Amino acid sequence: MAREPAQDGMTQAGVIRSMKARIMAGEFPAGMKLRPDALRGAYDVSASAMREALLRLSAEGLLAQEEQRGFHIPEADPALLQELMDLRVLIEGEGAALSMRRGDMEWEADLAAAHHKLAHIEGRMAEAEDHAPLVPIWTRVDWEFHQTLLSACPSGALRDAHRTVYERFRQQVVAATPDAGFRHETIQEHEEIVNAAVARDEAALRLAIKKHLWTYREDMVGA
Amino acid sequence: MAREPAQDGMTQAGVIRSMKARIMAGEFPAGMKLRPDALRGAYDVSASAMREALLRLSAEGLLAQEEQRGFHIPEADPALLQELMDLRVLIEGEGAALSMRRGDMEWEADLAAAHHKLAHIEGRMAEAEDHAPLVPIWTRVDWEFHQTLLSACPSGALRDAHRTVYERFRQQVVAATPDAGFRHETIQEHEEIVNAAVARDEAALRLAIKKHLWTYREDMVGA
DNA sequence: AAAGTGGATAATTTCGAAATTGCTTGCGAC
DNA sequence: GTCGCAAGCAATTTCGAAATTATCCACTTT
Repeated sequence: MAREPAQDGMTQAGVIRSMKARIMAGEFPAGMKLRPDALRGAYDVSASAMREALLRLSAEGLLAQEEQRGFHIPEADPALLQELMDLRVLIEGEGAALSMRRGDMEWEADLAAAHHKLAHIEGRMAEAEDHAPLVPIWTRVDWEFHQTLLSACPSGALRDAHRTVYERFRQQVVAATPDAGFRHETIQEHEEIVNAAVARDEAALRLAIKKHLWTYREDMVGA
Repeated sequence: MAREPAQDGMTQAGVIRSMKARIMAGEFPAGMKLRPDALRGAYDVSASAMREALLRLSAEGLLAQEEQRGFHIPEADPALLQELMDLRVLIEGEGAALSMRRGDMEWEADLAAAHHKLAHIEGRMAEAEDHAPLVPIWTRVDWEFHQTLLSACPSGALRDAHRTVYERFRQQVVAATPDAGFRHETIQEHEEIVNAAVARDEAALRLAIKKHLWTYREDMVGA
């Protein structure tokens, strides 16, 4: 007992999770340099441990690391956003289809529950004037919804790939748009995804996912 | 000039590349624990730098890291292999199709060149009694071929995802089978991929890729 | 005799500091 | 007045050691 585990008691995995959530919520502006020595105070860990956490985040593509130039929040890149969008359509469409085939009634119930939470938050956002305080919550709940959509997919590798792409996609959306990309149409799009899923209509499900994600096309990319 | 850069002159990225190649070539048996202190001698770097390299490799899925129990070569897992195979069919099929659409004559030439090298190595392997000494070379050339197949794909995100899946897939194949999964049928399968690509037949290309990768189905998975 | 416990050893992780590298500011030359 | 260069400074990376944790072996107990 020579060392107090600090009052917050954050483990290394906890630091990574927290940082990931903060990045995806858009707490740090695009291009900002993240110095381990400056952030170590927030979690009461050493600069080395903080560096290790940032290193793992950069390996997942959530941070950019330039040799001898530290870590940066990735800049908003419309071309990259569209690439991630297309990739997410490919992977999430396939994963959702596989999940729907294998999903039982409990999966439907989980999906309904996740959608209920999501619809609740989105309803509050639609009414609120300032979306900013709700963005971190919405970001997390939106992820939970899409994760639940693939939760019955038997391939863990596919779910991992989906998580990676989703996180990078979210970071890009947050960097490019205010309100983390929330739109009023989002509410109905999520509903269409749920409806197609419970109806066991694979074509409709893939189309609903495509429509949901493709909305970012007109908004960001001019060409 | 207070410090000699060591006779081998390995940078950190070089250490990662080298380790990646050694893992994918099957130099380390499955389940082997890789200790930074033991491997640091091969590259003349500190244990911390070696640990950082292993950390990045584990973030890509090429190594398994258990909390407080160090790094391990992932065990051969037939279910994981099949998952990675399906995922690779999905991503490589899409990437190759996109690459074929955008690919010009130079892309065809690059593909022909990569296939020429690959066919040469595979011809030598088909004749040789002991495949072991050729495995590291074949592993690299096979990667170059499949990378070239997607080289005209405009999406860097898709190419990155493909690289990640390919590397994990290769590691699993190497762990599960002797000769890193080389079979005599491989030669013809690679040829069919090239033929479909130069013929600009997208359906045939996707089918050829599927057939090429699905061969691992009967071999590894009994169920 | 077998199982559980205690201590000793080895290994992984974490820490603080040194060293290399990139950036900035001031000075000199054209 | 502007461009080029050099020195100082800040920041990132790397290093060796300390500390926490897991593993192994001997010993006691039932």
